[in-house]
Amino acid sequence: MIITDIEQKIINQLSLIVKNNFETEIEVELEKPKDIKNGTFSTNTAMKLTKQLKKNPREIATLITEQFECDEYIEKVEIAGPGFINFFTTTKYLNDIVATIDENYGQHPKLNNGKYLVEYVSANPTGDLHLGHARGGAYGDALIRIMKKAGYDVTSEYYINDAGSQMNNLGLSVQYFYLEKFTTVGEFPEDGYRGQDIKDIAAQLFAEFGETKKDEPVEFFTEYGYARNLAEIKKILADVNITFDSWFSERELYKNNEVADALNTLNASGDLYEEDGAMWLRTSKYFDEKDRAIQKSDGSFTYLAADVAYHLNKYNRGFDHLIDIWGADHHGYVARVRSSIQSLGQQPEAFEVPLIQMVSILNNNEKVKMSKRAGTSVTIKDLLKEIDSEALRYFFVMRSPDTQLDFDIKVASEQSMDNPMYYIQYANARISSVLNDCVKKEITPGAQLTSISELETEIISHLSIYPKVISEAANKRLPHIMCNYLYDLAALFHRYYNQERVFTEDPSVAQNKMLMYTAIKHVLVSGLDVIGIVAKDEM
RNA sequence: GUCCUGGUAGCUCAGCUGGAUAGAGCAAUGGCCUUCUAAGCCAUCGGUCAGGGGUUCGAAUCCCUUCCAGGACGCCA
Repeated sequence: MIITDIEQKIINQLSLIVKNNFETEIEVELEKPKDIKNGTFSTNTAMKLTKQLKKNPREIATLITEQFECDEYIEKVEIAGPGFINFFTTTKYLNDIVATIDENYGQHPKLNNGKYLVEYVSANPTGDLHLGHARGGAYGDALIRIMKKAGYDVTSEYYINDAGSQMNNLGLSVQYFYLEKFTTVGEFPEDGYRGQDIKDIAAQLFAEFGETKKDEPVEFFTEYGYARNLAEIKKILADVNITFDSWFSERELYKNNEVADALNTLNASGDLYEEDGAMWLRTSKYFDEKDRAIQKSDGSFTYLAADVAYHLNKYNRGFDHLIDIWGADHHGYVARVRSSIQSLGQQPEAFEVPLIQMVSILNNNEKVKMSKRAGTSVTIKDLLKEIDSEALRYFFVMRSPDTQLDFDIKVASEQSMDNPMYYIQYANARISSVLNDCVKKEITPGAQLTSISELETEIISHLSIYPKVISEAANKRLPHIMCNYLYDLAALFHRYYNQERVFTEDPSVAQNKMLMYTAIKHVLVSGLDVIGIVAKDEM
């Protein structure tokens, strides 16, 4: 029997009791108490009825419990505290859960709720990825994995902004540093990039071609820098185990005339108008505070125009739900894009934008100003010299995206061993070690648990909510919930490991423990995988 | 000025679609390795959940308000 069925059965029975006795219907909520002493399940139904019935909650609870019929899964029912009704489960229930857990445990069936496209990172190819991108990347990749586990149909995409004026600035910057190597150069370009990554490109160019490219137009340097940056971005993302199903180039939109087509679509909706020689989109009609320019008076398109075309392209590719993961500094942009989606005739609710709050960098307790132009950004590449990529990943996923967090490079590298990821990995390594010993000692797992301690009850109860945690993290778009869950599971295991030995004089103990350890391991491996981390059998 | 996100232990943060005694890590203190990995376990210390008001059986959680911090408000991308 599936866990949720058991819960549904309890809910149904309670609803019926309430209906029969009090001639009213309320939504019965069944939750898992924080403290296992309060049972496996608990309901606040009696308390919710107090006002309506004008009766003491414990009195109502008594009436309900008297009529509640236990079955093979529910052993006893108790009233506690202000009027909670607590349900205690049988050993059969616990055994059934353990038996359910295999390597596919937690994988939900297909939801059939449409196709999702998650777009994230999408950093301009004008330099290396920095710390902010690491957070967005870790969040996005974990979210996609969790959503897939929860049964969503998800595709990931990286949008390459390779068509705007920033590309020209990149070319000018590379050209400047290249020429600087062997000749005198004028002023540094106004909006140029001064980062080490750009200087490296120029150096590489010089090493490859010497002075022979000195008369090349800016475009040559733009393309050279673009190719190198994109390759570097892909490489760094691969280093932190982030891959994309597709890479979408902004240039393609222009090449295929999609920007002009998108404007026509907008025009058909009647939300476009001309003023001061420019073309405007009536975004204020929907979610925005004022209208936005979409085509400049010189005839060129604004960034919004390309973005409208891009989102229209996503819909045309058959995606029903668009999730754009942006940095919090782009929040002002959400309203206009959502408005444009409404103008395009799409559902604005199907456009979600999780905002990732900013990461401030501290070095030894001092704030470091990050600027891509000034070249003072902390790149992921730099960071990986100090911190293991999986620890870095975990560090970012474990925090709610709503928290603006401080990242102290010094503290992070000094204390990287304190990263909770190692704590979880360690639990898995201990399990692997014990299971190996079982094989060596030729112990085979029992058919079922012959005795169950209180701690084991608590662990099994925790294991039982894993599928729900997946759904919750996916539906709320909050992968850090999974980190908290795994940490708690690892903590339970470490306590268990210290408290109850596997190899004792009684061979049945090891047989029981093998069942428990295997079940815990399945969830640890699956849970780590879901946040993009490979579980290791040794540390 | 308008909008977004925060404010919980000395520090970094969970908990927030209202529930039982507000949790963890780090830091501090004291225990636990002749036996399955001490990257671990156990215990102690540490709180006006920013302030005030409201809603109700019940508020860290919801509403109003004040204060503090960060961010956004271009015919840039």
